[in-house]
Amino acid sequence: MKSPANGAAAAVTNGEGGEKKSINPELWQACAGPLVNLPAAGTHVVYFPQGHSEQVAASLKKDVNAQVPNYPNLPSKLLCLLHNVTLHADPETDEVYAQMTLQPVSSFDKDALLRSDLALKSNKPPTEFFCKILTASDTSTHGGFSVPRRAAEKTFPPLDFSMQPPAQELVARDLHDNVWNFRHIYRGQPKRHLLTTGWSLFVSGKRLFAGDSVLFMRDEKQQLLLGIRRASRQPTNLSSSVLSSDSMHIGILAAAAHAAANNSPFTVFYNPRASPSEFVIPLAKYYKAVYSNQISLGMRFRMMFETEESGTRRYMGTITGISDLDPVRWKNSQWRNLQVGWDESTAGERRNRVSIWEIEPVTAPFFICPPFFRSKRPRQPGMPAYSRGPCLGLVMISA
Amino acid sequence: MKSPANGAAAAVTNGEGGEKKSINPELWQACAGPLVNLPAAGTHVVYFPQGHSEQVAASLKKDVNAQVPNYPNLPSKLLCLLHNVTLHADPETDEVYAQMTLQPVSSFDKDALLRSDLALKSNKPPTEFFCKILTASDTSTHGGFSVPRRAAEKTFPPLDFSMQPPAQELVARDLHDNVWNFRHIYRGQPKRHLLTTGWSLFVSGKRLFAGDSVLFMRDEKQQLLLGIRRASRQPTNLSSSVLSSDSMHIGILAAAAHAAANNSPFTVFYNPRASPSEFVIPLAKYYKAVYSNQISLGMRFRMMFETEESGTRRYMGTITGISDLDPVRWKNSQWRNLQVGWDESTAGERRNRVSIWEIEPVTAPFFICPPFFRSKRPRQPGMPAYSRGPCLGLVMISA
DNA sequence: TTGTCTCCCTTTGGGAGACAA
DNA sequence: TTGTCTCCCAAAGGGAGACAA
Repeated sequence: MKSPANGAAAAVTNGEGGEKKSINPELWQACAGPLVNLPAAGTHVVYFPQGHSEQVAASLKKDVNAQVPNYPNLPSKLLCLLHNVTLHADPETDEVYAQMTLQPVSSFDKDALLRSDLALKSNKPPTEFFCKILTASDTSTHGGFSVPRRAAEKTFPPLDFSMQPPAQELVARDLHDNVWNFRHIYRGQPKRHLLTTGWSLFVSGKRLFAGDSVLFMRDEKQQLLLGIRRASRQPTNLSSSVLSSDSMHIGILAAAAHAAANNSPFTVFYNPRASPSEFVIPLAKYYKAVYSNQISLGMRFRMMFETEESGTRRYMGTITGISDLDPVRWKNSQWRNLQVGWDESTAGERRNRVSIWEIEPVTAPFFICPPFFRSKRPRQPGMPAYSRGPCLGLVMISA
Repeated sequence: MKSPANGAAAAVTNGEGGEKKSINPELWQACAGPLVNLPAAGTHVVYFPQGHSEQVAASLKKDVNAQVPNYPNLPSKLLCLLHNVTLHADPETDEVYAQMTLQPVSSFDKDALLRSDLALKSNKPPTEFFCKILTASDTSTHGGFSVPRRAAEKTFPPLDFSMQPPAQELVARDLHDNVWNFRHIYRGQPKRHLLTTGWSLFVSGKRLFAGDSVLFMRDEKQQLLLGIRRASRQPTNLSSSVLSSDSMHIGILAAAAHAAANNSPFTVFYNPRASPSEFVIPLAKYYKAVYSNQISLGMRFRMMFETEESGTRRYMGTITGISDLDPVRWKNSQWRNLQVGWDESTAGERRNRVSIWEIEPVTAPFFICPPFFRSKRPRQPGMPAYSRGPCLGLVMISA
């Protein structure tokens, strides 16, 4: 679990929304979940239009139409310089997302790879927080929020237990810097921590239901922050009335193709909780995965998943096939080209296709300093930008 | 004021949203407003990507970025066959919109023009309805809705005045076919029509506020229908977290350009209450305007506007200039290329640019059967599709 | 004719401990 | 340790005529 604090140093939501307030990066990260790992501004990334398109399809609950044209000049991945990352939250739903400005570049050097690698390694440990899935009682109109004991003791300011009953007013800020006041009281038989006055306003204001999660943390000034995470709900059908989904998919491809043709910047939104996979990958992460991992059928691997209450755990799996996810549109793409099976058949909703940078092979444990930093392949003159290098599909030039 | 009943005969919302219910076309029209006039499916239209882009900009409250590339092969207007029109309403906000499937065609014949003209003339008179702007009392938590006397007598089933007080249960359906129940009672001193029980559920369910409008009508089976129209509210900032506005604008242009290049169908959404102007114009309306109206500086004209409470009135104006709205992107476009001044300076929020088909010149009153049906200009061989004809910019071939 | 106010009484729902999982 | 229930009482709000614009 990584903090975006360095990845999005200028984490101010002055993007399209024109918001004024800055988003707290630790709170954003906590809401986004432990698997989300934003690349750092100023580093190189690999952008997968196919994954981007997939996210939009997931957001709209609508598959890509066969009508959407191919962009034959748009490769399945673009090496880009990530100029800018800003953190946002939907003002209506509090859904977190990031806006990234990418500029296609035709090659990278050793220094770019080192910087990307350094950025990955220099991520701060995540800020501590507690996250509770709301119960029916928490969201009912009768009474407040039952605070897990350890959470209250760890995260809330200590109560004055000489009072009878011990109680205090809490002030917490959400992602939009809105202030929420709660009465925190320690009472009942047996004793427990509760949030009473102010809680129901919060629940109705955020339209929370049992199954959604609320999370509290303290920032460096010891101020309380709170965020929400909605239970992944059934087809909300976001079907936009602004643009047809075809036009959206065309827009993604055309914007990327235009940027690639002109080496001009373009903007994407990454929506961690809508999409099955990240589609903007730090260069070092991509490079290591492609270079280090000798993929073969039957290979065993581990992969991280998010648990309830914002934890992580690894599941074991086996590679059962290597093939194009979309052999028509995206031939020879590395986007989720590995077919996999999972050891535990429980909860069979794990994905049956993954990308190589998502997994940790268990057969190759000693790649602490893999040999890829020695690779110096000069850019071949006359080679068109984005043509595939022999192994990587990306052109590295010596510094 | 025209009804979309013939324009959208198959007015079923089975579009992207995947809704099942059919939208009542009369109710949709009443919600859309008296100026909205959908072209009929199966007829020819002129599509203006510039106007489409403008609507998206208005929806997003975001101007087109200079980064958006030009599509040099995309003309400022496309002659299209309108395959399909379906009516929709946003499930969250009840905002009405229409989905149209357009297919670029390279020319039209006399018959197409006649069919378009016939469809314009064969529109049914609009269904009667009443529309009231909600007062503070109507939307307060204390008490119900005060029904204007004439409206209640015209639209609601008659009360049994032998009851004391006279009262009945009303059942009304909204655009989504949801049922709303109201107690309709005639009481108070002096006597008046009121909706009591059920009203506040409707107000909170639709999130209505003073200034929004509610409208009631009866369908051909005498069933009550009700719709809403929201007051044009301040910057709602719909800034999507799915696609950057640049990508959206590129998507519009790329989709239209792709369709034009392949003569393949594409889909647009028309959002009558978001956009300042219609961007899909019935061929006959366009043709008549361009042929009949000799535009000159200083020319006087009238133009229809919508009043409060869903009426119409004409304002007089003068043409003060003829110039490109966007001389860089859309050179020689007819989209809002007329600069105008208005006789009444009151409420100066009238637009200072209009398109020729929006106005009625007052200097040429006798164009009942204009001479354009005699024009038979054979399509010139070797002329690329969409090239501008000498006068019209559209190629007509003899039947 | 109809918008707002105020009064009256029902309904809703915060806030407490009891109790059980 | 914490989720649900029920009880109690305060606050919210629907439904009526009064009154005035």
